[in-house]
Amino acid sequence: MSYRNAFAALGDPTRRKVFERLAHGPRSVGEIAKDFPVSRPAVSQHLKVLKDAGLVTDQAHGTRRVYRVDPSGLGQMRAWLDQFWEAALLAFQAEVERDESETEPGGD
Amino acid sequence: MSYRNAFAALGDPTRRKVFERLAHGPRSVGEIAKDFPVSRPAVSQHLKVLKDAGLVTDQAHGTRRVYRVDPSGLGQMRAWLDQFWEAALLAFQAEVERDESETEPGGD
DNA sequence: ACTTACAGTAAGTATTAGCTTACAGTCTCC
DNA sequence: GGAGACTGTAAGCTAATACTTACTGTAAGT
Repeated sequence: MSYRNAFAALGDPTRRKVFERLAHGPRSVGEIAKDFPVSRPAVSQHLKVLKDAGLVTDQAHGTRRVYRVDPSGLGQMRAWLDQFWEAALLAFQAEVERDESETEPGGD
Repeated sequence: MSYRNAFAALGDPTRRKVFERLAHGPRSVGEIAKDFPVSRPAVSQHLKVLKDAGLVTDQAHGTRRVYRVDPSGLGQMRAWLDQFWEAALLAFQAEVERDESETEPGGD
């Protein structure tokens, strides 16, 4: 639904690796499961979490279900990060300036 | 130690709010705890996780311990996101081109 | 030195979450 | 329409985790 679930979704190592695999191209559930040490249902559950977080989309091809990365989910995370990246830099800058005005009250 | 822990750290709602609060300026543990519905030790534990993830740093001022955002942690997350943002766009583009070559094999 | 304030740690608990196996459902091919 | 392939869901178990209270430790003020 938003970046909130996205962070939690990518917090799990296995789930993040599944996502990274999908970032290189769409794949079916079975194909992904073959490359991981967990069972196929586990992969299916991970994909559900990623889907709910807006990070992937699925499309049915016969009985196969192909998953691919949803760029919009990544975009929301980037927006959040940029927002607090700016805030952090501003806070850091303001802090430095405050320190300078304290150590050099009159400019010397 | 890297972006890996950072995603998990920001996955928890309370911990993410603590981080967001710090992004607006450095604060002590007690000051943060006053603004949250959880106990002070809980905030302290959250700050430890954020610190281990490289998202915040701490500095002692007397008995008070002031926490502030560590931009390098955010930077690593941004790098990871940008990397897979590019990969996702490339995969998406390659997919579109493949679709076009299938629907229009001879170029019309 | 004693008291007070501030913060980290330990121990314990309850909820969450990731994993498994078993089952149900859908599409294709014969 | 029956068999096989592919996937989602349910139920259950175990491990992780977020929270609490109690305590330990350190620095400042009197």
